[in-house]
Amino acid sequence: MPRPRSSAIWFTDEPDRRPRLSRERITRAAVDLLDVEGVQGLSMRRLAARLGAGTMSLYEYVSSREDVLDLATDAAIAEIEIDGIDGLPWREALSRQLRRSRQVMLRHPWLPALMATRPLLGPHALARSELVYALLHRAGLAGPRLVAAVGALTYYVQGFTAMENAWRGQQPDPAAEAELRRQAQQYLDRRGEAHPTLAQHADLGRDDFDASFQLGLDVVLDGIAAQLGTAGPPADGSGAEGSGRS
Amino acid sequence: MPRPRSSAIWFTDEPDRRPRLSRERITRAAVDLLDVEGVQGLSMRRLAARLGAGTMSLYEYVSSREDVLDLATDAAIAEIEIDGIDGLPWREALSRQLRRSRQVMLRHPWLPALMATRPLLGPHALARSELVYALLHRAGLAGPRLVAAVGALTYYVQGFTAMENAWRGQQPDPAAEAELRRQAQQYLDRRGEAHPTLAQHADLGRDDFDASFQLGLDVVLDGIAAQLGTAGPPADGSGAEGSGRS
DNA sequence: CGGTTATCCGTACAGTGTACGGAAGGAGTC
DNA sequence: GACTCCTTCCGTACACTGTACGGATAACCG
Repeated sequence: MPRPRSSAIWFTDEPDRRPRLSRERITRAAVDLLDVEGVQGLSMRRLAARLGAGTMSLYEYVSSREDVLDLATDAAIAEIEIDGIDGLPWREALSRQLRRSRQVMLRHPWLPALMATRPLLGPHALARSELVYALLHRAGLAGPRLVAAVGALTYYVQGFTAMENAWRGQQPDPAAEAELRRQAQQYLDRRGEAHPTLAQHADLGRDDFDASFQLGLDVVLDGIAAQLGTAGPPADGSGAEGSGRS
Repeated sequence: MPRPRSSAIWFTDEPDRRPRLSRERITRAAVDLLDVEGVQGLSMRRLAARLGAGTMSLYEYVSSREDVLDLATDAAIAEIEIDGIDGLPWREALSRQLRRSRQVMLRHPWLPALMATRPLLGPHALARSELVYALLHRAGLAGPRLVAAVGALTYYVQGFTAMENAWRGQQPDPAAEAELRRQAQQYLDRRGEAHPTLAQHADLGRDDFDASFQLGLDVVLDGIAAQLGTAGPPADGSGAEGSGRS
């Protein structure tokens, strides 16, 4: 049933300007929808409904669902603040910056998984990369060693936060979430003979994610500091066992 | 059309024993299917077809598609060898072990993304965790610092390999893959003014993933070595800015 | 006025996960 | 042998998915 398009326009004041949709509007709606429903819950139909548009209208601005996910990813990354760390020594600056990254990834729990599974070439992602690259370059790293250090930091933040979100899971209730972790801990203890070290030191009940995050981050930062102290690569000692394809 | 169930059994020799399906058979088929079609390509219908069974028969052994993915994840993890690193010093042992992990994650490109997005509590995953925990515990770490070190290593391996697989992408052809990277590099250079450090040091054309992986791994291992040298935590210097929920 | 182009979107198709309920046959009990 | 119960198998159905195709409308340009 096509609605009557041009009836009684004199009743409405300036009802619809020409382009109702846009890449930006779609992106914003996608981020909102992802926050509420998760990656599985973002469908083109729901997204269009949220914008008051027909489903296929989206495809005027967006080439596929994957495209929407790319846009939403870069838009969420844009929320990571990048100012206010100018005067700090490199270690403090990185610590601050990566804590900011984690905060945004907690606000958008779908983000780390998407970041880990696609090349990040959006403008905001590149700007955040540039910041970390520049900080470490000024600290004294360059070339492949610089790239390696950035990778170690980036993957740590993404991995930690992805796992944090996985544990928080679909449970928005912190009590239910704690209960789930308690059960997992019990399961771990029950099978404790098979993995004693794990059972003894891993503490799933602990929910001080902030401190845990910082502890692991300090490991990587210590590694970078060590690299800054040495000129050449550390004594390697063994070649790659069964190297990659080709 | 229900097939005639008991006609002419005397023609067939022992045609079908009772339980044709099993959790193990489903798991093996799922891994095979994931290798060929990826996570998107694994559907319950295709999986059942590959096993010569009806779709709904799977649900006798498996509670959902998510369950299948959990099973496949642990089964793939089981392919990571864990022997033969007994006598080695901790650093060599970890290097070897994590290179093995990467090799398996390259053989099963879907694996790192699944590992990053779910708690890994399967028996084989726990056994691999125990190995890393035990190595670092013997090296001198314990408690939260041990957990943090394991996290830094694990997330690095997962993140690096996920990104490596993302770049390799759907392109099985290494030439097409190199071409894609070359285009991305050009794009990066074109926008080079916005991120000079990135443009100058990141080298997408480089495809020596083995060496790059090792370089980043050495950063994290250096960090662990540094932690082993100190008793207390390194001077922190700044509290968490805007701590997590609750 | 006619033609082009941009925007919107209804319909259709092939495919998805899984709830439900039924059928077949083995096992146990009288 | 007859009865019941339980395990295994799975056909059907439903609500939902991404998106190809082509038609409708209207703004803009000559």
